[in-house]
Amino acid sequence: MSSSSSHYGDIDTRQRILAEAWDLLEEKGSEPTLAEIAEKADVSRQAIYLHFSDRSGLFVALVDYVDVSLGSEKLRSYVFGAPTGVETLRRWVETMSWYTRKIDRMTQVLEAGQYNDEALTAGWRNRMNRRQALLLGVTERIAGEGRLANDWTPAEAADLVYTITMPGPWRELTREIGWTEDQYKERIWKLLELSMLTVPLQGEPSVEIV
Amino acid sequence: MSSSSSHYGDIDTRQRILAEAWDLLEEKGSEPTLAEIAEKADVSRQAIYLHFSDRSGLFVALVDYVDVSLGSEKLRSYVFGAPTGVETLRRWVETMSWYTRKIDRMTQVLEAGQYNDEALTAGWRNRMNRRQALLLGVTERIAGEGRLANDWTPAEAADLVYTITMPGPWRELTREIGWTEDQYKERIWKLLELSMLTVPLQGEPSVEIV
DNA sequence: TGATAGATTGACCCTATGTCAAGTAGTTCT
DNA sequence: AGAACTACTTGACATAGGGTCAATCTATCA
Repeated sequence: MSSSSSHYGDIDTRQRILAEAWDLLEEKGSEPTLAEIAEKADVSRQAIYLHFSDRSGLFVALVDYVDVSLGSEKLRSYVFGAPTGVETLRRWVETMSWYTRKIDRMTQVLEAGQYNDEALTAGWRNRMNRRQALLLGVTERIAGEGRLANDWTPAEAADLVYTITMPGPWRELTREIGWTEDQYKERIWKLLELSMLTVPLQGEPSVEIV
Repeated sequence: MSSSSSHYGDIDTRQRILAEAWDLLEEKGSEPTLAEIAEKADVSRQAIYLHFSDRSGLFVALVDYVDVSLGSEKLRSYVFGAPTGVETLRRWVETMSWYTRKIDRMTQVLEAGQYNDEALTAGWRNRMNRRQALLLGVTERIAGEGRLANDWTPAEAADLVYTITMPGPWRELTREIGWTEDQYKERIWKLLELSMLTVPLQGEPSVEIV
């Protein structure tokens, strides 16, 4: 071990722990232990407790870290910068497909931990609630454009879109059943289109892939 | 229980362990330990190992136990005894809604454990694969009746129905978002109907969805 | 020079799973 | 009756991992 021949002042230890934790999570088949994370981040196990309250705290922090790392802000502006509500929805499905893959393993840990861990549950739910709120905005916009099938209220539609595009279904369809990412995007979009959207009014061109 | 309060010869210990394990799982907020299960079943902790290979083995066995307890055989014949494929699908949604609630907590444990436990994964996947196969039969039947929208192959439709009616989405919609069980049934059915089924030939002229 | 913040080291406790060996109590076989 | 067998108990032990504590080290800053 280098045993701190040079110090790590330039890279914040906390960040390094998070980075390596994520790395381990993505590469390993199972949940990494604190000892493993510490070793990979080249710190002592105890150092983790200097930066996070406990194991859950680390994983909760990981959620935000990953969001930033993956540039979720940019993704968000791509999705919500769409010219129409319908196109926003399409981009949502498209983007979720990619994003969910990137964070799949982390997601599994958080979902699994939910059962016995309050802090983890809170962190996860917080994230998901934001997502849900965003989607309500989308379906309301679609409704405003007169494109929401009148079988649904915006809230109902948002709930369904939210649920269907969650990590669970994504994992099932792609990882277990074997759909490709493209198939996932196409078919989920088709499902939503057929069930929730009306045919555009005359003059308005149908939404085509840009 | 027929008499004999002295010893437990009449009730199979294995069954009792499973019964109490399920009971604990449903009533407790968190995953019960082996010690808790043993105590509630009135056996020593070690006795569990006489009946199950290990912790995972117990939970895998629990899946079958619960199926039998809930009369899943009867449910199955209700669902698949439907006169048409479309009605089979409707009954599927209806039944899953009820059944999933009954086994919700157990499901959570199995899903959570999947991440680090092979045996648990195998047990769960085995169960889910059977479900998937059943659904393929249903969508094929629907296709045979000419009621499957030609946007979908029976396999694609089955995959989607399977995924949407899995425990994850059910839990999200009812437990977290707050849909009632009836709302769940209605709306999921509506979603599937609008996206996958054609209007029956006999009677009204079909409204083409372009 | 000394104070301080960030880490380290190593010992320790706790919980829970899993394993082992020896013992006990009913049942059945002969 | 006695032997053998089955099901279970008791208690000890090993191991893993999370979480805590106290003492120490070291770079940097004033």
